Amino acid sequence: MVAAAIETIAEEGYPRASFSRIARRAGLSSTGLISYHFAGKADLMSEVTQDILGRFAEHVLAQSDDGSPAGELRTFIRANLEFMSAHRLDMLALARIQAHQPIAGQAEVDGEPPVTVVAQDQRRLAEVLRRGQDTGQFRPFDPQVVAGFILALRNHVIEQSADPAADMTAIGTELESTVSAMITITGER
Amino acid sequence: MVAAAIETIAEEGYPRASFSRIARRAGLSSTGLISYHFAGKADLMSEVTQDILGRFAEHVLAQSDDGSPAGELRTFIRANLEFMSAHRLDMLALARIQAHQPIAGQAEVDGEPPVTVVAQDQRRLAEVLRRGQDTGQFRPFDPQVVAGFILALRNHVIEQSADPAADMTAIGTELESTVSAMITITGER
Amino acid sequence: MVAAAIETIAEEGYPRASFSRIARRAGLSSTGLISYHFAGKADLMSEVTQDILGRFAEHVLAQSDDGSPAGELRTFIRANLEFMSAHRLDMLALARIQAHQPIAGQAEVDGEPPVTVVAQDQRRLAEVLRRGQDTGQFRPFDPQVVAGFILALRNHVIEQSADPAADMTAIGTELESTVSAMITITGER
Amino acid sequence: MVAAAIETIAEEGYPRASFSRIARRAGLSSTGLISYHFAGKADLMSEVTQDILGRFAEHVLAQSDDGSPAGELRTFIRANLEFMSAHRLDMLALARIQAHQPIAGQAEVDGEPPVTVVAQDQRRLAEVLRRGQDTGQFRPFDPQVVAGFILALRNHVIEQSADPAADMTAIGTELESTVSAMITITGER
DNA sequence: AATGAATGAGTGTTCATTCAT
DNA sequence: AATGAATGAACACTCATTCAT
Repeated sequence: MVAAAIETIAEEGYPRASFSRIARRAGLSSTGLISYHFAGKADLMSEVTQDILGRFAEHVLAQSDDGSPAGELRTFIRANLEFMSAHRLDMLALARIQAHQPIAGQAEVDGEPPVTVVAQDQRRLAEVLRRGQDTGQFRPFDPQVVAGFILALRNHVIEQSADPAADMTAIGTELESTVSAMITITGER
Repeated sequence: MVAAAIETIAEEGYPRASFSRIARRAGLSSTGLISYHFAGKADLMSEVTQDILGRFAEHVLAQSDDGSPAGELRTFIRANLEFMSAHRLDMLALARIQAHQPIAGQAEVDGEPPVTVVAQDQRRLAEVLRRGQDTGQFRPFDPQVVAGFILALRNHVIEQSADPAADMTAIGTELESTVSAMITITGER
Repeated sequence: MVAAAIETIAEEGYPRASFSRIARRAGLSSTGLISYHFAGKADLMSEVTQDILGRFAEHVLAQSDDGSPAGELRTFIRANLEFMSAHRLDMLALARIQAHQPIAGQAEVDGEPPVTVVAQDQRRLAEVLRRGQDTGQFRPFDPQVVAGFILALRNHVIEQSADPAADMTAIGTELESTVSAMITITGER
Repeated sequence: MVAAAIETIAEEGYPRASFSRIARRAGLSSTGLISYHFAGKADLMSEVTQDILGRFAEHVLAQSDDGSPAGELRTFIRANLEFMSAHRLDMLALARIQAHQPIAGQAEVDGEPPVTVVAQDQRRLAEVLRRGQDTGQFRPFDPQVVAGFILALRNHVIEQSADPAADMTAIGTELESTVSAMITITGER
């Protein structure tokens, strides 16, 4: 059911991912079961997010890295790219769910805000960047802001992967070198 | 009416920008009038896009630039940032309309695809980048891909501007230096 | 304006003959004028009916006939067929308006019922048929009922004329001989 | 639901047979369920047509007929009349659906045209007529055209049955003798 | 676990009509 | 006479959700 939701979002787009379309793809003949298992659409999306994120975390944890900020960053990017190529639909669905999350603080009165993966990622990434600045490897910049930039680029690359014609290895390589150029100290400037 | 649409998209998000919500914001008592003036939702969005783009183009044309690729790029970024701070809602609406444009080749049977501003922007930007590489100012990279990256960053910054708490001048400054670092030749690496 | 209504009904069908479509065809840029000149849609249709009927009556009156019931009937059929071929759109529009008239006694509380041309025609035709029976030329039948039949056939022929591929002269000839066979005394039976 | 549609069409007319009115008559509180069960309005109408036609076919098959063209024709007319008196609303609805089917080639882009029962009926009837001519029982005429005439008369009779004041047995009898007179060889002329 | 009927709110769109200009 | 903005009701249709089975 979660899998069907992922497929639907990735292949038909978030706005078209209605319960009926998801049910049809899941081989169900009624949307009733989805409503029975999940508290609502937001809950289903949250579950989908958790599911993808869980598998993503596993993959990232399996990566070795030399512990240096530059290494960690490279590992992060590479893990993203690898997972992306292995689980294109998952990443695409994830990115789209995030992109369509209702604007913060709006229509959210009823309790906990939706899972914002980006915020977590961004905090962790910013921490790595800050360490890289402390060791003098990285040029001076606002770690929070640049972390946001890097994630924006990653999401852009994910979105590109929706187009089957896109040369993902080329784009991936470019992402690596671009991020590297973005943060390392340049000769001139 | 176009103005009401912009406000609605910027403040409530694209998916919530239904004709009824736009009509309410425009002081109309019925959605009928919107359908009367515009051929459909796509047409309204196209009109909104043209409206914002027209004013944006005016602003950009008023910018001076020294003709060098680096100068043109800086001008492009600055014009974006300036217009963004002066017309936050417009830029936000514009970015969201583009982001929610249906995926190419999907449900597009009816003929001409929707106005994709991004594609145009990207082509022009790529051209500037290529010229910068020819003159040896920019490091080697795929101009098309990196142009996409730069626009993704710009859109990310626009999206940030939806949050009233965001320090836009800081983010803007960071955008300029980051883009500069992304493309210029670095000493090491 | 009446002319535009006729064209619209004949070429696009009654259900599509909205004020806006009629206005467009009339070269008007607003439906307002139609509502200004006519008390409502029913009134416009009534006016259209009267217009066509007036011209139709003129044409029929110009026909000579020998005064015998059979002659009058033949004249009626011929006049219909001639007018039909000369004013295809008019006849088509007329038939369609009649066909789409709301069912008698329904939603008509507000006063006079719509002009039912058929009822008038039928009464006059029945009278001719009765006279033919009195003179022994026609076989015995219920004049009212058979008058209805003849008009139904005429309307069917009109409706056929909407199809440009239909061979109207053949159908017209067939109509004449069929009606003749319907009412005259047969040898056997 | 199909039954409610039939009632609505028969009692209020085709143009007034909107989903809401049908739903109201079916005891539903929303039109949603109709859209849930049928792919669209055309589908509902097609379903209604099939439903009535199925029951009609049953009735006709139960009729005995001597195999001669004249016998087949008489059987066809009688079966129509009988079924009509037993299922007045059904026949009325059926006739109206057919009458309001959009004109061929108009707004039909989407592929298969709507179920045109009339066309089938007409072809079968024309075949019977042609056989009658071959055996010398029927007078010479264009079978296709006259088949159209006979169906027009039948539909006219059906339409008459909408008026509760109409004397259907009288009209039915008249229909039989009229059709008989229409096609059989007359002494004079 | 799974179905399918049912609901009510909401979507964009069309329509006849009104009215100030 | 003619326009164009504005209205409110109606239209077919989609959606998430509920509920009895």
